[in-house]
Amino acid sequence: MKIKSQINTVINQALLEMGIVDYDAVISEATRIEFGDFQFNGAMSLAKKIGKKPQEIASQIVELISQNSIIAKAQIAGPGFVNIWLNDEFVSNNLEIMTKSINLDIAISCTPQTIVVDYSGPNMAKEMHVGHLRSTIIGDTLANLFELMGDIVIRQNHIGDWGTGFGMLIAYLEDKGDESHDELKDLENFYKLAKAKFDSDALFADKAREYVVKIQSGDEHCLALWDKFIGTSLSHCEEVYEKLGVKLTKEDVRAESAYNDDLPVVIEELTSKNLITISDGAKCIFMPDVETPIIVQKRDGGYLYATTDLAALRYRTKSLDSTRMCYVVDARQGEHFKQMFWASKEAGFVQSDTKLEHIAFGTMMDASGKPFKTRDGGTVKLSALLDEAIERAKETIKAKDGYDPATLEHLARVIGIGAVKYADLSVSRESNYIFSWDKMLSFDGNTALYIQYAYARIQSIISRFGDEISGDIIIASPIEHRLGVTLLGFDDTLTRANLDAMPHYITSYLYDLTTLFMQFYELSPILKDDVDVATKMSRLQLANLTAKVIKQGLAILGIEVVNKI
RNA sequence: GCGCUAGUGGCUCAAUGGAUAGAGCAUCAGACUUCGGAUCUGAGGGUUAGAGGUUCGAGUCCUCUCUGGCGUACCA
Repeated sequence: MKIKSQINTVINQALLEMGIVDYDAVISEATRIEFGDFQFNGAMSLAKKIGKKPQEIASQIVELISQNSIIAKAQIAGPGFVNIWLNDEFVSNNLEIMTKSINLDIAISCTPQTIVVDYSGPNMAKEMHVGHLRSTIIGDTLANLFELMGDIVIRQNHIGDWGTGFGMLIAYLEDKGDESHDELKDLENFYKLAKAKFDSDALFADKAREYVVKIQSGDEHCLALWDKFIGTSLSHCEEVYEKLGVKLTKEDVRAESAYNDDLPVVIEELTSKNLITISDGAKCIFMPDVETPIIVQKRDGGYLYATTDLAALRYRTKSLDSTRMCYVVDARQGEHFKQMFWASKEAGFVQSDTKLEHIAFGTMMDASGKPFKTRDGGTVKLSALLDEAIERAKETIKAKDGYDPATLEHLARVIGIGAVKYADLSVSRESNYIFSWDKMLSFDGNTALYIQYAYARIQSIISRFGDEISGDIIIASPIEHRLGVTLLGFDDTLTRANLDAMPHYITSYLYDLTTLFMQFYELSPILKDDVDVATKMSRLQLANLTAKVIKQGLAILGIEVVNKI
């Protein structure tokens, strides 16, 4: 349920009665609790438009909306703010609807779009490293979110499986024959060995160069080697996805090489649209006011990643029928996407009203504020990072002991992976963020563990109660009112997160919700003997609904919950 | 050089052009015969890098300055 739009409707109705048309009211959450649940700030801007004093407009609005049954109280404040308190009964009724709904009363889009989410995109020549973390989990979150809200989501893993490096790798693969099986287990090392041979052995280097050409011209032997290599590398990625709990599968892979046949067509179409300029022998697209062009074909006739990206934009429109495309890629490629999106529209590869979004994100830093590296300056393997997270989570919870090994393992995985993901998703994606084990695995503050713990506490209460939860929700105190209104705001939060593609709106919400629940829990005993049945049931309902929202909210982020920590 | 981006308490981060800029960590002070205290309550701590401007109203928009990060044509 979109609670804000319900209130907006009430305000708009009032404005209409005042003779104000073509103005769309937008309320916001009250900035302070003493200002109520929501506030409408539009009276000030309306003042100029219709030539009345803001206070006068505000007081008229207050008078009109006060009569509405969903409003408990409306007040004018300051220069013309309208502060709004919701009726407790309205809140409880809607909470009950939410409780009974199969999907927490989240409004499903009645005009679903087909959204492509392009994320993860590892290079097959190397093992996934920490640099792939953000794209993978932000992208997966957005895909989950869009899906939940009723859109048709097509996940696209645009893996790098084409390029000069592969000649060297498959030549080395062939060289090693049967031994290669073991060496491929450590892809990073395999690359290093191949590179070492390439640098030291001239004959091998020639063969590597020859093999690049051979794969590209469709040589069967080389393609078979290449296939084997890509298959192995991809299965490494799948292990990481599995460990990380993201939903990417083989089905979502559409590799760079899949566009090979389209590349000449792309050049042809660009040419026919007069978008190509030859510069220094290369085919370029110059965007107005941008100094450096996109190069789509090299002097030697070779294509580049920009060509493939354009082919992908074209494919996603023509074959996938997508009208919104989200590219979850490092912020440093901002300029590239700006040009790419412009060119694809100019060329007619995508429709003019297609939403093309570069979901940019910043870099992961270590405690000293430098890009995250190993002690000797190398890249940190993603798989190793996740293993460490699980290990550290185990240490954190071991103190309380009493777990059998299997439970401990499962818990550590849920908590460790959850901590890594939450830490990443809870900061505004566009800024760089400092990676800190201690902070992310803390029970205190805005962490996954704090929220997971609250969830476990609720489950503990529910199981202790041990009976069917039924009866009405009765809002009986200010804290219950705030908790209720916050629960009702779930859908609005998701809508906003969807619109701006901002996962941290969801984490902020969940943290606020959890904090409110903890306060409620302190103030409102549930299972104590002196609590009457109706109150007990109402509070159990609130607790249960809070748990459901937490579980669903975390699920969007790809984070699991457990019943006991 | 040009372009992009950021600068918010000691630290890590929020803030949809709206009221007295909010959280957490850390610090200090409280609350336990615990419905799971791995919790909760409270306090101190800010000229939002600086200077102008737009606006009824600016951390947010515009201009300039300072400082940092990044990108700058045949790699992806």
